[in-house]
Amino acid sequence: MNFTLRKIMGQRRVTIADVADLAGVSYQTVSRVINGKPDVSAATRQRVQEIIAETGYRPSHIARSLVSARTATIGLVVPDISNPFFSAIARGAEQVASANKYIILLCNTGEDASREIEVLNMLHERYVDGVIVCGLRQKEAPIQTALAQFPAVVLVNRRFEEIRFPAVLVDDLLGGYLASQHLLNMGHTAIGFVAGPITSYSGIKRLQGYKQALAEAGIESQDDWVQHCLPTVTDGEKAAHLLLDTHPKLSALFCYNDLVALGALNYCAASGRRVPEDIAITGFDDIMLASVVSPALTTCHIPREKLGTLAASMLLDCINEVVLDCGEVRIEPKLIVRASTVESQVV
Amino acid sequence: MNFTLRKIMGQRRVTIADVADLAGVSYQTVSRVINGKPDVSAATRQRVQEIIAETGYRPSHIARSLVSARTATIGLVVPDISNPFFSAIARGAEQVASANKYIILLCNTGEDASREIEVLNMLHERYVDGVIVCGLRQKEAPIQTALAQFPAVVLVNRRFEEIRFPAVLVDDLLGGYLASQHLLNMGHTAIGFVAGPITSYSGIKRLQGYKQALAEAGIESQDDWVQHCLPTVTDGEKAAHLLLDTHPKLSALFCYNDLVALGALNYCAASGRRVPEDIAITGFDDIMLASVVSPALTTCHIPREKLGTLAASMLLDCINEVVLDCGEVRIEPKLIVRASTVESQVV
DNA sequence: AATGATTCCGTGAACGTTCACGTGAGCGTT
DNA sequence: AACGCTCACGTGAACGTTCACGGAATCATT
Repeated sequence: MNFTLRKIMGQRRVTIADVADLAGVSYQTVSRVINGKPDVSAATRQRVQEIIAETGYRPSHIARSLVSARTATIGLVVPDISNPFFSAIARGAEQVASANKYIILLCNTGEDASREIEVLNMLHERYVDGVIVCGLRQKEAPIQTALAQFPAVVLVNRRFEEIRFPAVLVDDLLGGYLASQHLLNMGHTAIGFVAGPITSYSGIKRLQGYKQALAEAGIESQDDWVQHCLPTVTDGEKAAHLLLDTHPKLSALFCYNDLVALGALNYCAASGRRVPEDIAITGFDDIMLASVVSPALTTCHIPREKLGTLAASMLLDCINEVVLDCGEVRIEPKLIVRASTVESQVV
Repeated sequence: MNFTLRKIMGQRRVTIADVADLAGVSYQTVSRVINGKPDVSAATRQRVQEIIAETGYRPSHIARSLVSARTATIGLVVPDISNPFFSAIARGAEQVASANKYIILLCNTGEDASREIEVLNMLHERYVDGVIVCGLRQKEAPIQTALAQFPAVVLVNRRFEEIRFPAVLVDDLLGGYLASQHLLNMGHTAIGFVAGPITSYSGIKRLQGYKQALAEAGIESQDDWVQHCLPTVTDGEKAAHLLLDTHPKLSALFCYNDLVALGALNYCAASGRRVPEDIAITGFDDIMLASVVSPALTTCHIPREKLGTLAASMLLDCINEVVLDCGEVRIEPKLIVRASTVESQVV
């Protein structure tokens, strides 16, 4: 490492011009070497490569992005990355992304609808090539224009009636229907719904499925059998408390997701109710917790990681215009019956 | 929206020059408006702002980064984002980052040590202002130079003996000691250790704690009481199987983390062993699952989200040179005793 | 009336790349 | 000997910003 080299390093970052100077060639030649292009003699190529190795030079992705207008970056917007549902999606998406030399910008909205537009604007400023947006809470109008800015968009677990974005959807209506029907089959007639966030698209669809199942069984569903809450354990516990206090006759609870269901289980334990003898409980998503809690949760299985890989590969298809219209993929949830709804169920 | 405007939009992205043209000013004036700088008349300022609103113009973060040599981006490297331990860290880090107008690039190494250098180089090319690296698996030498490239680094759950990087550490030795001591106190003398990845720093430290506790109790620890595995449920199950098959006399298993412990529980259930009567089991981390599984897991509690917020704020301090040396923060794990080690324990 | 200060705005260069050219040396062909 | 071709390499411009200037008005001051 000669003096010139030492002088360059440690101060600023090594640039293509530094490498060019050290190698005694123009920056264009270095560029050709980096990108494996022709029109460089073997001797020069090798010398440049040596200098690159010596200096630890790495081309600036920033500068490249500026000229190519592509960042090889995709934005991932989730309500809560620590929720196992979304972290599994993130893992799936990351895997597909990195396999295609893309990288993921992670945005957590913290279940705060107003942050959604905020982070989308941030991502737009950063010229991401596309975004995967999970479980949007925000109402229609403003978010749509925010989404329309992007070269490519894939929604997960949300769709709009008017504008169709490519989306990976769970058939939540079916899921809600299956879960409710199962409770009805078990002989329950007064079934509460611990719904998730009131703005959750999934929640609305599951509510529809729930109502449909009840209607088919000739049961008039009551609006105050439905209690909204944040999709967390503690909030689920509170919601179950509220619901069972005001409606002691409820003999079953259909819960928005497994975390909420766990909250409900906790409240039942605390209030001396036996599950499933006194109260039957179902969840949604089938996160690992569901099979492990006692009693094990009846729930709807969702292939979470697959949602992520699907969303990412659809997004990449859109970005690279492999297909012009990615459309919507709908995934069927599968009811998993466990001990929380069936007495002496052998799992 | 006039013709010129319509012509500009829809083709390329709106740039500062477009706004300048439409407003009949120079790009510098627009720049002043964007950045809220003086030397712009009220009238001009307003007109520019109107054009910005009309066109939906957003400044290019790429171009800004190129001139400022700052990206307001930090890299987060984790072995597995779907592992609740790391997703909680991610949430904490994201929260601090976004509160400071930083954004996170997520990299999942999939427990693959060779990918660590790869993703670090990617992050370096992208000029991140700093990196948070969790649970490094790679051995010393090559990774250190990869890390040294960055303006700022914070390690989580790993440290090097020779080069000191700022780090957020769990006192794993203490944790391993506490867990093992607890098992000894319960009367166990033959205690296996279902260790995590052989290259895990945490695993090595917990092993030391385990050995120390055994030594103090006058028990000679045997190397083949230790079985390495990936930190997943399925691998934990396999490891427990192997360990209990070859050493039937083991009456307790100290597990690398709660996921592995769950695997061990599963194997015990499958092989007809009662927990804790036949085998006592402890985990590590205290993820939600631990308190919920049956029997509930004795484990070491780690404030996971706090690890993330701590790491991120340390990193930002380094980046902004608030402090010159962030040093190391060591967090004490807390033993949580539950039913998996104590008969008829009331939780 | 000339000077200075202030207000407002524009120009040139730079950040680190890539792309589209241009050019000189060497060689073979007629 | 003049021509064209290939090879190897360099130059200028562009990407979209910000920074450091410079300069033309306007107004008050001496």
